[in-house]
Amino acid sequence: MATRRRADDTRPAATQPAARVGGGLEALGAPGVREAAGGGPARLDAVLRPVRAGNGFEEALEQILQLLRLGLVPPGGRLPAERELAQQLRISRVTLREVLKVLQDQHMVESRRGRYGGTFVLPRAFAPDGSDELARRVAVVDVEDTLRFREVLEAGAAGLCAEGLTGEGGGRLRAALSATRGARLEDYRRQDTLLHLTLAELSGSRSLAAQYAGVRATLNELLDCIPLLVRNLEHSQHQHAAVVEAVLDRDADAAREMMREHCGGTAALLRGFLS
Amino acid sequence: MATRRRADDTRPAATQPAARVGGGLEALGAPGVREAAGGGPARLDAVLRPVRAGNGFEEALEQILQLLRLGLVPPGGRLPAERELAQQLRISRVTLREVLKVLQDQHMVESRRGRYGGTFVLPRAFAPDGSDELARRVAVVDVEDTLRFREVLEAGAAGLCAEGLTGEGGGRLRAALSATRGARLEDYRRQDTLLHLTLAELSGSRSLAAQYAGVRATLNELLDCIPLLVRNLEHSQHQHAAVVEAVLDRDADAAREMMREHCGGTAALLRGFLS
DNA sequence: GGCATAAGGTATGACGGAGAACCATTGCTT
DNA sequence: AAGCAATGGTTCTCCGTCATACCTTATGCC
Repeated sequence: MATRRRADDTRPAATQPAARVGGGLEALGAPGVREAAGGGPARLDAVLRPVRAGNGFEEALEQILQLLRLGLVPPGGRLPAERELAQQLRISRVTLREVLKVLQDQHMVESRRGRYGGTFVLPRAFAPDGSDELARRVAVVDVEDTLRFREVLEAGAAGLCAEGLTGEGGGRLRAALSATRGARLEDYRRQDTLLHLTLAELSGSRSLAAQYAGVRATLNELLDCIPLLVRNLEHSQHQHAAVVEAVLDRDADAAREMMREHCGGTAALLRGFLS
Repeated sequence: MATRRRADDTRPAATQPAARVGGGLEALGAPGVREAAGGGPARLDAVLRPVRAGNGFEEALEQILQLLRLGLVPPGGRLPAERELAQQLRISRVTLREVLKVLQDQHMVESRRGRYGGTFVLPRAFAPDGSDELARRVAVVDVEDTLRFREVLEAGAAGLCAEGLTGEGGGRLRAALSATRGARLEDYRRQDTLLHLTLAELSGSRSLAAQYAGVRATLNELLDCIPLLVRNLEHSQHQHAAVVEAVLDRDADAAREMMREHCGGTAALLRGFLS
């Protein structure tokens, strides 16, 4: 009785260790199962991803980190009030405060009480430049996935943007472009990000904009580990101008093409630092 | 004391009704806040989406519905065992069973006990054809977003696919294409979906594949409400062949272009039924 | 026929997180 | 100087969910 390992519940992973990610569902072909029509080669993995990436705390942390990494709230800027932020993220204020506590401990934000108080972003003590840090992050992030997905989203956004540009959109785009020109070196990444986010937003697809925000945050995390060369920056600026020009000209094909080239540059740079 | 409405907690929405979606964050410009650098026009909405779309139950339900809508588990097919499925979705078996209970009540799946038992997909009692149903779904789904995002993902996938195609990939693609040719009318949508999913998967970006799966599930939900015309189907088939051919030829530009055209067709069809 | 096995069905205790109410602090307005 | 309002800080309770264990049913194999 004691030695017998019962076919216990809720942990088949113990008996079939690596069956989850790579293998999946061979049992679908078990005898007695009528396989109607075709039996597709497509895997279920794409859909059967975890409903929640972690606990609510971790997901919220990740999302607020995105906010900071994208520079949507600049150093010195204020995050939304706790009550509002909690509501937007659909988490309780208690949980949110645990997240903010972590960020405070990391000296990334600072809280001030009283009216017109709030949670303020501190001038980045984060972003520790260094290639060992890059290696650490590459271990977590699927770089190829990030780069490819980014290119698809950016090119698509540029194309859509060119097709359905409004007058107001054109104005915002021009403003964002000129902001990158006037940016000091330490603020360049932020302005660059904002320009691209503007493009994504003007694509007219909320899903696209949201996905781009996510992938760009990941990208920034990687880019923060490599030096910002003035040479690259100038090249980048020319490409930005060309993309915006194509969009304003309603030339979708050119916009997509230019954007792909632009993304290819960043991708090559990053891949260079990885090899 | 009794009449005084205290500035209560956790529901600022009551005092500022519509401030969440449209407005957001004007308070960022409040006095006393030093706005470093630029003050971007970009909104925080893209990042500050809910950490969880609903409770775990709802999200899991949505995900399993995706599985069915994509036809990844065909009618008559078996879902993964409860223990396994729960683990993949990272929810408890109890919660998962609540989800399955709902699907059983809707006569979408059926559970059988005993060895080689499981949860089986019933031949669609769902997909209630009819334009009033379409109207109901359009009220929930942002159709423009879906169509645009889809086009971007599909075109991007086709391009990436053409650039980095392996021999095995080519084989899978050819197989998926020929499966659409041999499909009976009631199975066509499923084979069509599988072909596109294969392309997305072969793009080499897991994120892209996952996002496509989601958007395609939404799209299928809409398409199930409109009739499947043989005329459109034949046209579709020619385009499929052209896309696959371009991919096999490693002609990324042509693949993207053809795919955009293909998506444009579906989009026009759907928009037609909506106007 | 009997047993092992794999699947669904059921019950329970513990815990994380949501929601609500309250307190404490600050600065603007009067 | 007083009051108000908006913010962060704290505490409480309750519900959903998880983990675990066990029961029941059906099938294949010996």
